[in-house]
Amino acid sequence: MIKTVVIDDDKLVSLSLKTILESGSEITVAEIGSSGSEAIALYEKHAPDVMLMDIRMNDMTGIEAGEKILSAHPDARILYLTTFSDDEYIVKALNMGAKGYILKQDFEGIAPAVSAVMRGQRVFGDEVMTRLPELMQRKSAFDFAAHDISEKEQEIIVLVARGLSNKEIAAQLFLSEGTVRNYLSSILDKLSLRDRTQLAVFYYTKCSGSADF
Amino acid sequence: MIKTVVIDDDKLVSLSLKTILESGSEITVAEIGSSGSEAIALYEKHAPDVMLMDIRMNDMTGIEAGEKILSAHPDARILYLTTFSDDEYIVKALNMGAKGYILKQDFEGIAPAVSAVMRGQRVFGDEVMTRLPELMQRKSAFDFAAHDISEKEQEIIVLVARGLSNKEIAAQLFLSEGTVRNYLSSILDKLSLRDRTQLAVFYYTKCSGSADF
DNA sequence: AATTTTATATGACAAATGTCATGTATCGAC
DNA sequence: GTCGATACATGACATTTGTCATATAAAATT
Repeated sequence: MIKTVVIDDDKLVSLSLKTILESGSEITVAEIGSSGSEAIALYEKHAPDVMLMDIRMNDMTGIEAGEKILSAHPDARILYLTTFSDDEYIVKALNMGAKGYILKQDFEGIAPAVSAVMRGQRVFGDEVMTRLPELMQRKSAFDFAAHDISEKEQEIIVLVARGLSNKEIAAQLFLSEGTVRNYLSSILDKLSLRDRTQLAVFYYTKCSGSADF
Repeated sequence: MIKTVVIDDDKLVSLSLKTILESGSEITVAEIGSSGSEAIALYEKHAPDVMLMDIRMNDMTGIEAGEKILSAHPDARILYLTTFSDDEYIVKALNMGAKGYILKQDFEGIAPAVSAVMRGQRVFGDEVMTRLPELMQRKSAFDFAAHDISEKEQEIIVLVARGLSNKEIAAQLFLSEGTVRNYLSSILDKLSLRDRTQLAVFYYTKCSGSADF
């Protein structure tokens, strides 16, 4: 028997979920809650095998609640439910160590998902998974401001990361080649890099995705 | 009732799988096969709801077989089994549209995985999923062979893409700096690039991921 | 054994790169 | 109006880079 706790803002949803989950003989819903803080409390109270939780709720996002639970119980199995792929959260949930992320519309799929999660698998809705590659790309945007990188410097970074030479960059931005060099020099200094190649590497590994390209 | 076909090189494995899957009352194994070509034939013959397939087999990789099946039946549900995370294949399988990728050691997890897949979810073993973020970065591997890029040249590409100077690369590979330059020169020529920075850009956008890093 | 390939190395050279000190014009603050 | 900041530019310099022609020894072919 798999013991679960269901958390959803909308009572109607959580009750339907309870019904669905308990319609088989494998799953029980120990209790249902409707907020992030309740999620934490109920996890402590029941120590469920699997916790099903809505991603977006009033007081706290499901992510935050999940983080708290996981920091106290690293082996907690949290399965997120979402109405319609809330893109932003998918990657976070994944990195956080959530065991799954599925659409709640998908009634039939939920019970099997719970039991797969119980057995150590991770489960993702088809649509969710499909978007994943693209979401994954977007790395954590690098905080240029924190490093005193000006607008113009950022433009230059982007062009360097496109493989342009100083001369080409100069032409593109209507600057003299010398000026471009000066900018570049200051960029390298600020980021503690040695040359344009390292800057390109930096761009593709640490930052990326903020602006164009 | 979920109809499945199981494909595994090792008869022992496929028979055990059959037993496990059929121990519940939800899944039947219509037939078992042991090669990529058989996979295709058996898919045609039974049109199973879910096909469980080993990743590495004699005649053909599970990936190839899967590709063929999916091109003929885009909605086929293929669930890959792997002995121990064969990293290289994970991303391919995912992009290809496989419904899951789980460890076969994980007996208990397999049946729930099959039923979750049947319901439209995608299922991944915990270990598999954990590696995913890092594997994802690595774009579709570039075909070095097609461009006459030698082993040594590839090593150099990787180091350039790490931001090392010629001198550093030379030290790393126990070559003279001049030799490194020569290699690099020939690489640039073969790939029609102009300088090391463009090579790094190339590495992060077009190829990447074949070797280390 | 003779020959070709392969892997490595050199040296010479031009171009690109990065650094630095300095110069000039504009613009806003005081 | 002066002062200081900002944005752009220069020139000089050392280094690094990329290209090319050539060399050598070992390994593979013949």
